[in-house]
Amino acid sequence: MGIVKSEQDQNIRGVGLLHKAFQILELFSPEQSSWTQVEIGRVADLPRSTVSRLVRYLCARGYLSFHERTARYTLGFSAIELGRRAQAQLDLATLAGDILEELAQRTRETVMLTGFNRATFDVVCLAQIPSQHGGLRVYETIGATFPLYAGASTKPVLAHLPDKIVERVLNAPMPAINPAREPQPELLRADLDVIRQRGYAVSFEETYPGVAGVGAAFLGPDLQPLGSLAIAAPLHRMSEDTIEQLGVAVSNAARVLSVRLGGEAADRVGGGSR
Amino acid sequence: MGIVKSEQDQNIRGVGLLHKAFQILELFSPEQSSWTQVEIGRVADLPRSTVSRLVRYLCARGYLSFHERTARYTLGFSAIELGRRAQAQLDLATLAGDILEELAQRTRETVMLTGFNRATFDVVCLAQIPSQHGGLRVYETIGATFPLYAGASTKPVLAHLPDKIVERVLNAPMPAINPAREPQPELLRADLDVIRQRGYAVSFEETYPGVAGVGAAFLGPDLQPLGSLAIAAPLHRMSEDTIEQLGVAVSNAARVLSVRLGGEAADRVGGGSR
DNA sequence: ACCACTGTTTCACATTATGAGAGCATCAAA
DNA sequence: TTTGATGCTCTCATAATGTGAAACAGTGGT
Repeated sequence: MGIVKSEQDQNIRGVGLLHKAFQILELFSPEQSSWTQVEIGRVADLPRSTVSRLVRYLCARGYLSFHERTARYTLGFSAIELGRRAQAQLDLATLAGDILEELAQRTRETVMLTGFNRATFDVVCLAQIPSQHGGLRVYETIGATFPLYAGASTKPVLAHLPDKIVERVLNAPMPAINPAREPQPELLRADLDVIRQRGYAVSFEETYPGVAGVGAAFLGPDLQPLGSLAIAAPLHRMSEDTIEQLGVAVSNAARVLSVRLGGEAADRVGGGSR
Repeated sequence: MGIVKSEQDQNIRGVGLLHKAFQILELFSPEQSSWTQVEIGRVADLPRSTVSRLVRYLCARGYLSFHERTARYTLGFSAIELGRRAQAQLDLATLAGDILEELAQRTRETVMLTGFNRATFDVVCLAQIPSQHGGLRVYETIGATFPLYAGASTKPVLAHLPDKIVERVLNAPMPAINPAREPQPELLRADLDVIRQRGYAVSFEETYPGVAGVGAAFLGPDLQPLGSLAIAAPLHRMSEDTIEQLGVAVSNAARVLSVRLGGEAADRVGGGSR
């Protein structure tokens, strides 16, 4: 569900079938989580017999699952298993573990680690430590995705991507995540400059009503953004002062992580590296 | 990573390429989480050029990810995303939510919901509520898998599968999960009878050292096992009495869930339905 | 300079996937 | 019962699609 058409839709040849299969798997979204073969065929523009073959195979392997009662398909257990294996072998999560924990302890708010998915052009929640506060606390599921143009965890990533990509994102349609906050391309462009200078991003209710956040990107040795660290909390706990404190904290933490990932080059982070 | 060769390795034709792709994705296990193309080709018995094409495509879509530093591939972010989507659309988890919570509240131990993956022939952890106890508590990740022959969450599922499948599982190699507890086919066979009569399974350290558990299967309208509910706790909190209490609690909960899933037929559960 | 290790590209070939269409269930309404 | 929806599967002539040996191209170690 990338916003920008996955790079240039890579012309790797000799994988037509594969492409169809993943096209099908990626239809199963929160918006529509169950499909019939015919529906799939219609939307993916594939003949029924082809869909039948693919779907049957995916079922046999457990990536899809068929429900007799409703005569519809959903994602299957094997997809969950695959996700778990992917999570488990993330060196990123283990590399960042202590940084995340220290951040959580110091700030007592929900902190999270995200990764930038270059294939889909969105940002994935990889790890999270929920707030220690009673009452309201922000919570996000591992594997949840956010588009690049909204939220404290994604804007810093966007800010460190090359200009032409930024433009592509800004010119693509940007559906609001929190319906009350329509993204504004011009404001966002200005915001990105601020983020690059200050080293962290601030979001007010861009993703969820009543939630504010700060976030900073961490970069690889080539200075490309790999993901972000972010802190989220209910609005009422986010005074201007707190935000600045938290902002400095995340951006420092992100810098530490960059260094840990990248070696030498990464200390050039704060500045407008683009 | 099923134990029994996935049913009869379904002869669905016209999906050769797909098969190769998933064969590759499923190489990435906890045991070996990073691979080179050549290694993949060797193990999966595929020519280098084919592997190259497939791997490149999987990378482009984010299901694999290439690490420059090490020149190796791991599972990518898109796999995590897929898993999350699969989790989110599980009607099972929402259907069982309140049952699980009530069980957790009453027992104050870790309770979990698992699903039986008919494709891989293992049991997947779908949801979990950790114990309220301080000190030692059992924890399991969502998406974790267990083989059918060991553990309180899997044995009850096996117990409700048709005899010929049970035999196939018992005759296949059964690597120990907890190295200290070699599975014994004869003991297990006897255990399955007990489980069918009593309605719940008991496990002592079959999966983790120091952990005991009880579990019961829930069935669909066709009386096929769909998964299980289980309770796990440190050994020292598991006296004989407690085990019986917990066992009755899970098996009741499982029966409620069966009814909720299946309608009328499901009240025939406790007895030896095979 | 060499070897061992990565991954990529090519291109003649036939295996492999294609997809329209017929077929077969099941369900609901007529 | 018939008709007309829905759902999924199968067949088979066709050629497009994927194949894979081999040559090429980087990189790092000795």
